[in-house]
Amino acid sequence: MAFIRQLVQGMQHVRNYYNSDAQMIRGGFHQTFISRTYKTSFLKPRSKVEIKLLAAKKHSEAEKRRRMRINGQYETLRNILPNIIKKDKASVLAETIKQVKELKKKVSKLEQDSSSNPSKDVVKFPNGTDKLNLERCNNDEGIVKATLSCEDRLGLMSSISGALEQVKAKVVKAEIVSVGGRARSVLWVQGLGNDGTGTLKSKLRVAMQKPPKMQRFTQ
Amino acid sequence: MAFIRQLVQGMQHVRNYYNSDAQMIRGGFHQTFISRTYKTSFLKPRSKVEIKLLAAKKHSEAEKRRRMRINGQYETLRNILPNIIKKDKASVLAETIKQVKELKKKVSKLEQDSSSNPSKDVVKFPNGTDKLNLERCNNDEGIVKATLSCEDRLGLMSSISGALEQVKAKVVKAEIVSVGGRARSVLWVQGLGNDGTGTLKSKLRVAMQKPPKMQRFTQ
DNA sequence: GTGAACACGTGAAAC
DNA sequence: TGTTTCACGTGTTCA
Repeated sequence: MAFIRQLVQGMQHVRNYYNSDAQMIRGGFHQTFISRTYKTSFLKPRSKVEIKLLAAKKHSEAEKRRRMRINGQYETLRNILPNIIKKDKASVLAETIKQVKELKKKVSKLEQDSSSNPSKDVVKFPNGTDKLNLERCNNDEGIVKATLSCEDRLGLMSSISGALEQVKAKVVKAEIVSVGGRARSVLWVQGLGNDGTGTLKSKLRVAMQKPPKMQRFTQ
Repeated sequence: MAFIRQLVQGMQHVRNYYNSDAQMIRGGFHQTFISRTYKTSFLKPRSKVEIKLLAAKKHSEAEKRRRMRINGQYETLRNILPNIIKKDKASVLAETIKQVKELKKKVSKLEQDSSSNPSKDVVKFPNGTDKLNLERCNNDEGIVKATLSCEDRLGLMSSISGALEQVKAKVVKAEIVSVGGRARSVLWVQGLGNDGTGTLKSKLRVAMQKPPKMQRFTQ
């Protein structure tokens, strides 16, 4: 009966549990058996039982290595993750999942922030071609972002604010950078009507191209 | 011998392995045994063997639940993480560790970016107290970031640019926001000497507090 | 026929 | 007390 065979192996195995190599295992068997195989091969196991035992030992050792590998990774997870209260495997995994999700959300949020980050816009185009672009902010309804780059000159800002005044728009925020004679501005404009966008755009285009001249400055 | 007892239990257990409740297990025993306990209690197990078997069953089932719980979390990890090639437990854990580290690094990097992000600075303090702060940029050597918030007024920007002119500094970038009569500006200033920072600071303080008056604007 | 990976049941320890 | 968690050795399957 197969089951009995397993039991015998199991008992042998238990008896030799703490032996750590093939010689020790062999030492656990009857002397008569050993002497039968002694002359043909000194250390190599011969009998089917021996082979099975060695295989079992190898198997359990491999399994132990696998367990240790996995447990080591649990340990590093425990060290990496903050706010670990319970440190059993299931909790570690649960906390890991939670943290990964949070981190992912955080990253996507931060990446979106930095992509909609005005400073990046300003830095983005240091080229010499004139540009004018108006777009509705997707974050804030009613706010229009005007991006313009042109030659920097005396009174440019006055011209621009004049254009804004004409359409009764209010600048709630502005970023201006002037590099190498080129100016780039990003204006967040509030209070434009539905048709105000087109009007502002044309007025801004004029302001950008207005020839330089001395002006009375009234902010 | 304790070992034999376990074996018997083990065989019983194996025989009843696929039964799913106490009644089925009881059905696996001799009829004589059942009739002995039949009158006193209909369904509750009586003998020590039965109790042990039930305990073993409960134990193995609990262990199975635990395994399933953990494996479910492995599965969610496999779904959450991108770029999973090998999906065995060790690889999943390894990949998880890697991803967590990467995400952490990414987050700290992005958070640093956004903390040195001028827009955030501008938005950060909408309060009514005057402030003036100069600090060296840790990204760009030689660039000083001047952050100032004060009452908005006619000619404020002229005063500030006048102060900058006096120390022969150049503004490479500026962010200005005016809300509710308060102005907040962040200026990135280049070309300051070692002692220029202090000088600029005092000049800026004067410019901020200068009483409003009409001025000739020369940008 | 090896090695790797997994699920399983079980003894032991923690609480 | 019983419940929970872990390590272990084993059987099995897959490449």
